[in-house]
Amino acid sequence: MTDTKTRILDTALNLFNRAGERNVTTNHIAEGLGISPGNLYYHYRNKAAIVAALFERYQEQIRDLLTVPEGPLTWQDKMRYFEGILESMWQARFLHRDLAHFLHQDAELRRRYKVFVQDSLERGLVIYRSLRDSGLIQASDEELRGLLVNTWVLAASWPGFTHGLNPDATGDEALDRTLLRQGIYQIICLEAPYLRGEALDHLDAMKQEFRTGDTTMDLLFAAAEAPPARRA
Amino acid sequence: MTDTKTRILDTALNLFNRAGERNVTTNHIAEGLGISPGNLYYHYRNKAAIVAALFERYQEQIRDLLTVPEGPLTWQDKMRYFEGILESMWQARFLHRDLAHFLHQDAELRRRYKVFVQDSLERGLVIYRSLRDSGLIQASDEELRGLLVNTWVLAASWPGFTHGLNPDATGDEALDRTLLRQGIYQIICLEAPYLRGEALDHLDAMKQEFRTGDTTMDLLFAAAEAPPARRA
DNA sequence: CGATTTTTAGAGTAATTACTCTAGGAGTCA
DNA sequence: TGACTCCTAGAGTAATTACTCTAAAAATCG
Repeated sequence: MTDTKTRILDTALNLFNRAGERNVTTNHIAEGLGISPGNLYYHYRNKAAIVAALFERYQEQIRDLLTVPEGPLTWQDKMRYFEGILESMWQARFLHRDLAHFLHQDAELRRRYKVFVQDSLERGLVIYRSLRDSGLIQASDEELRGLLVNTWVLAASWPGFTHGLNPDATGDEALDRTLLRQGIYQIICLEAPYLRGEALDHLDAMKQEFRTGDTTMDLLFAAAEAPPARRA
Repeated sequence: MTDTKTRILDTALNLFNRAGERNVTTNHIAEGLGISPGNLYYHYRNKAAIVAALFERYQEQIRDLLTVPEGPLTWQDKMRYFEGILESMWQARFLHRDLAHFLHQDAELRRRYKVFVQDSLERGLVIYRSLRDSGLIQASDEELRGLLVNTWVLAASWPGFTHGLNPDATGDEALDRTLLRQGIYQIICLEAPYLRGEALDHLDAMKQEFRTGDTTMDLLFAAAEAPPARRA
């Protein structure tokens, strides 16, 4: 069995994602993994420390994922990396959900987060530039920056957005994956106009791979008109 | 003097935006406009009712702004409308900040919000289609939908994103406007690849109008390299 | 085994906060 | 003026909840 310290984090993460940090008491967490509240406070000085630890964990994951190996990269490869990133963001969705509050409360967290975002955007820029060097993307530096910021905001907000629209099915693993994939699709839409060469050849295939039409888009675009939908 | 009921809403909105709903007690609100807590509860049954009223107000604003007059529309006109929308979203930024929590707590709110988003996206689609009919945009219906969802998520998340990075200057009106304008710029970036004809002619001018380079982008892209920056 | 350190339990506390309740002022209309 | 309704005050309460404290079990080590 893993040590209590990480088990606390795992349980807390689960509960936080499910119900929102605000609605999860330290007693809930303790109860959730069958230990006493006192025990919990032995391992973490307070609730904020738990959040901070989860935050740290999350940042490390993203940092690793944005460290792409040397050498030329296909656009599809890059999208797989992005899938991992969105996956991480999804796993830590409670963080982005209540991010404003955490940042508001803790100046140190704020400082670290700012550095984190800056660092992530820089790493992203490196990746995009390498794609451009390979002729897979055509865009000015300025366009790349705009694109990058939009990608980041979208990726970070997507979990909260979809979960807000569909919070009934909490814990539905299958639906979760669908919404996640639709997030990738939205990012593909962001990049699509800038793709060139081989990347363009694979665009349709990638779109197809990640579009989850019926489930998500119909959730957004009501009954009015679905893409190539049967209409009774 | 306006009536107490709306004064409560105004004060609450201000405090919520400043400190986050979670950190603002009903006593704070009452104190904020110099009335007693009891009085506040005479006008609103509970705190959630205040939030709900603000929510309603916000939705009405957006709905109105997305009701664009008949007849052909220039792209610049449309962007002015978007400016209004982002402005409204900015004014109600606490809502998007804590949206997940509100939706989690209140099933009725959830239902209404879903309808609201769907309705907004449909109205947006109408606008984009009319731009396409005027030859100002070139995109398939599918592309328009992707674009629209991205625009929505970006617009809704932008206030929270920027405020998270820069919460020190709460209430700095000038900075607020700058960040808001940068949000418009990001939306322009989203649409840019699809613009045609006259819209394309005005793209650079519009970009220039809304880009706030030094203030925001440098906040994101650290010192590494700024667009046309002096480098010591 | 004995000693020491790490980990656990769980009852208890202090502080916060959403909300209630009663009583009284202020406007309005006869 | 009197009656009636609308609005306001502000002290008080009940419940929640993050966190503390003491003491004992469990592991570690000589």
